[in-house]
Amino acid sequence: MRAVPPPLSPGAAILAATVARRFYIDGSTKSEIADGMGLSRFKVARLLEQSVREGIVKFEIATPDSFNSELSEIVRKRFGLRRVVVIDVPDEERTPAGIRQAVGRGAAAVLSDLVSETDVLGIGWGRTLSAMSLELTEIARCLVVQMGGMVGSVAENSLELVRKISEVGGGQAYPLFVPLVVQDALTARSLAGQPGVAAAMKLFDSITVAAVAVGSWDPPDSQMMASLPVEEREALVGKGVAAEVLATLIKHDGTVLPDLQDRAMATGIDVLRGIPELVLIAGGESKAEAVHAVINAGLGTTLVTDNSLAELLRTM
Amino acid sequence: MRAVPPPLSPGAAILAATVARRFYIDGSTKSEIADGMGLSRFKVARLLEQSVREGIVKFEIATPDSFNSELSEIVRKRFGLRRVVVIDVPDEERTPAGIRQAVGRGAAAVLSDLVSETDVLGIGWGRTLSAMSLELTEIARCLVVQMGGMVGSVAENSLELVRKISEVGGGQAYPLFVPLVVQDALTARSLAGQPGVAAAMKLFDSITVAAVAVGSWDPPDSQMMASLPVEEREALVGKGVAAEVLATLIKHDGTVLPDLQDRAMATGIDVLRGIPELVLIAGGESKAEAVHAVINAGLGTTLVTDNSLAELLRTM
DNA sequence: CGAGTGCCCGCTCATTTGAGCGGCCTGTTT
DNA sequence: AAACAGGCCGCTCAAATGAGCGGGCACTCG
Repeated sequence: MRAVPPPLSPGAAILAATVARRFYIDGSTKSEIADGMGLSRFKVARLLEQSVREGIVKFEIATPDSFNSELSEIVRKRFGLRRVVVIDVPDEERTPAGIRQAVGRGAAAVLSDLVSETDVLGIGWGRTLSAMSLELTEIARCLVVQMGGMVGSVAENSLELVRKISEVGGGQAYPLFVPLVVQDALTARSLAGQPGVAAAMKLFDSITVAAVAVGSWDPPDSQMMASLPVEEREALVGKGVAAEVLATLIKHDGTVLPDLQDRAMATGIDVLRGIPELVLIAGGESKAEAVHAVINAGLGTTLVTDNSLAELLRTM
Repeated sequence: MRAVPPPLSPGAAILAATVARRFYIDGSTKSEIADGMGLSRFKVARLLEQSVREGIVKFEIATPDSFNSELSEIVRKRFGLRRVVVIDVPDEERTPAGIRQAVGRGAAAVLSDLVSETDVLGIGWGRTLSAMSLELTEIARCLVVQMGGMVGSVAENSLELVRKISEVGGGQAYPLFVPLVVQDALTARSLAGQPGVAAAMKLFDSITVAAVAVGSWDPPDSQMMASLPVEEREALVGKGVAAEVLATLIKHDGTVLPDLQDRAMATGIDVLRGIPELVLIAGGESKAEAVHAVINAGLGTTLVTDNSLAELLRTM
């Protein structure tokens, strides 16, 4: 990729520039240009190809805010996702909280124009999602369903999140007043039978758009992991857990660990896989491995992240 | 035309930027993008239109040297010409000689890639054409025909021009060893019968590409005008002559004055009109009126000029 | 509440464009 | 001089695209 490939004769360059201007700036069709200039339309097409190739025309995409469209597209292609939004976080803001805020803002933007009134919006939990909810200023008046029980601090758990988001849009909220992980399968089934809980869980299969965070187990960067009993946590780490999405645990190679499944009050792997638009939200280098694992598990149609994570991901 | 039209929602802007990147930079088709992103191809098309309209994508045409593609296109459209090449001349070079050199270089570039071996190249005369011949480094090996007899200084008359140009390309030259304007029609006819002269003039109808300068009579900027007897010159000026192309005189309104026709050893108006590619070459503010008149007369398919003349012309 | 209005969407159909092919011309090698 | 390679051109045919249309939907005003 040289900066100035072949010099190109001055006359040819003038011709190419003229054609390029007429096509890209004036919006004439190639046939029009061809007729007007006494060339064949094939010649015009070849001149345009050449202009692009030789850098006579340059396309400049004014990326709003800190959206990094180039890196986004690289990562998108690399993993075949439907959409990737990489937010550039300047070095001076590169703290865990700063990253969460930036990614949260990006996620809010994506979500607010992804969701329409007929959607059923599923919401996970996590600090980045909390940041998102603070940045969310508008969202369609749709059903908002909590996809997993409570974990983490009071201000940041799913319940609060669902409340905030449904408040912004004015749609109905379906909260889950239960813990994310309970003691045993029996308790789980029993809780699932409760009226309010059942109402939310019945909607799981109808979720059309979901926003979930990705938690990392290795390196540890997950509130859910931190809330499990030490011995259980260690046992799971021993099995090679890399990431979590809601209560679904995923190993480095992308396989799903069934361990918590029966005891989790959350959308399981099958439900997640069936969601038409699953937005993964995670930023920071520490979560790169986790995101990689989740994508390898075939989860996620859209990824919202920051440039540090994206840079790691692109080469994975 | 505001710089930043409507703010556009952040999510929509991200979407638009993503689509624009994929289309313009990656070269995907709209259908591919639509499929990949779960949109209709119409939606993608509208996003792209919007991106262009709102300035999310910008096209930058790297115009070689001092070619002003924007002004060129404006003038081209204004007069419906096939091609216009405006050369930007920086203020510090804006002397008559500086303009001639710049325009000459532009004309050389245009000509050398306009002309192919099968063409018959007609050459007028004038100081700008002389400048062109000095800048000409390559041209197809084609027949080079002198379109008008001699006038002006020895170094700059048609004869010398034709010699130089045919020398560069190696094609055969058809010079005209006669004055441009003779005393009377009888002399003209007699000269036209001479072997060498007849050979060149027989080719007039075969000329496929011609490069001619435009001379101005009002204000006076023409070597041919200067070479006529004072009383004749004044009589013609009195008739409203504005411009000359070879020995064809044209009034401000674009009508052709037949006065010199019978006595001129040069391509007449009918021949000029029949030339498939007639390149008009002229620079400098003083020639703006003249060029305007010539174009109004329906002469010229291509114009090579400088920015000062073009700026005047665009509003005429 | 209902008609009117503006907007967004995706359809159809005609036009524009791209991919690939073979012909022709040029310059070079045998 | 013949044969060949490479490059450029414009063709055909299929795919991509644009123009314009009407349906549906939200919002507004009577």
